[in-house]
Amino acid sequence: MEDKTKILVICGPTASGKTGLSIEIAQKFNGEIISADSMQVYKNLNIGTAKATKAEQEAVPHHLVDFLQPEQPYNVQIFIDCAKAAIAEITAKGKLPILVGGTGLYIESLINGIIFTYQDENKQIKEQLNKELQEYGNEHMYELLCEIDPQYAKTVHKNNYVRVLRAIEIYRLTGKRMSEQLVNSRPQEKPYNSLLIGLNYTDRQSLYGNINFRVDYMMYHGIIEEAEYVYKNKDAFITSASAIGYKEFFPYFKGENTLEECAEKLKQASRNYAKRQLTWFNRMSDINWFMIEDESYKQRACELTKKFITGNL
RNA sequence: GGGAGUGUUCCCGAGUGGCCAAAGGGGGCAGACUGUAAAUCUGUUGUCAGUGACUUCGAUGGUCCGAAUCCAUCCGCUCCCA
Repeated sequence: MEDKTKILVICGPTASGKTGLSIEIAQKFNGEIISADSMQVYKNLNIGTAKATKAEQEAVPHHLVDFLQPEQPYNVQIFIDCAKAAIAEITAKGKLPILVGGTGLYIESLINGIIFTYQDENKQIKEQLNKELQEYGNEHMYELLCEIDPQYAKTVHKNNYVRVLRAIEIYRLTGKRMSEQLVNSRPQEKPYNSLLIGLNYTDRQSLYGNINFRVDYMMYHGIIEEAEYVYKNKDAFITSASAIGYKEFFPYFKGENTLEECAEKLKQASRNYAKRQLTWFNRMSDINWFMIEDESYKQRACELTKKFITGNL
């Protein structure tokens, strides 16, 4: 009865073991990996983004990893276009597409088939909006939004200027209200038959401990060099300069903080990020969670995957 | 040994007699999220019953109707002179 394309999704907070599990499953079930990650797409940013290693990437084909220059922009729409193409390509080969990542917006948008408003970048409008924000403040911009789209305004906090500005931007650019867009963007049916596997720790402190450990590891494996590279190009690296892992070292390069202080900042930022990721994934009701403290999780995840592939789910 | 400080809730830090369970920040916890999302933002954070009570501002004792705030002693830390 299900003739939709099957995709396996592996999600979870940073440092929860997504990469390891995805490679194991890919090898076992003849799969290829598609990264749902907004930062691993960039070349030369390897350590800080916790990309799969060269060896891992050679063991299993990876898509949407390491294919953009750091100065190139990336966003949900690009991700969806590329991911769709990759899924089709992998499926055509008779292989299993495995979407792996921690960017909640990307994953949810793809599996729900969200249709974003197509529009060309319009720098002038963005700049104009930023100027207005600087000049008149959050409050004023929010009032503008209230005028053009009171319904959407109710769901956004006035301080969340990124969301407020975006909604105004869409309106100025296309004449469409965000509230309409929200309704129209969601198709009746999901485009794929997806199985969602979520990775997490029973004990939050273990997750945080693992994050700290991983940052320490990165410190000895080149994150500082990468950070310096990003620092020197920060004005050109629009998306990538906002990655956690690099901007935390900027104070060090400016001579304002020690390396140790920056590393602590990075750990903290990563922990906070992991929590935000979990908030996102916890809202998605159809995730099959696996707690990684239980050693058998890989085996159980494989069993579930097998059922999914063979249609016994 | 003499002198000057200082000790606040998980942390930093404001508070110098009542409006103080105590500003602000951090952290924790929870949440939001439709094209920069590793971004951006929100709520909450002594305890217990929930418009009230109780315990808390190094310790002990005191002054006062009333103290984190004043006094005494003690303990800890910092700095200066020796």
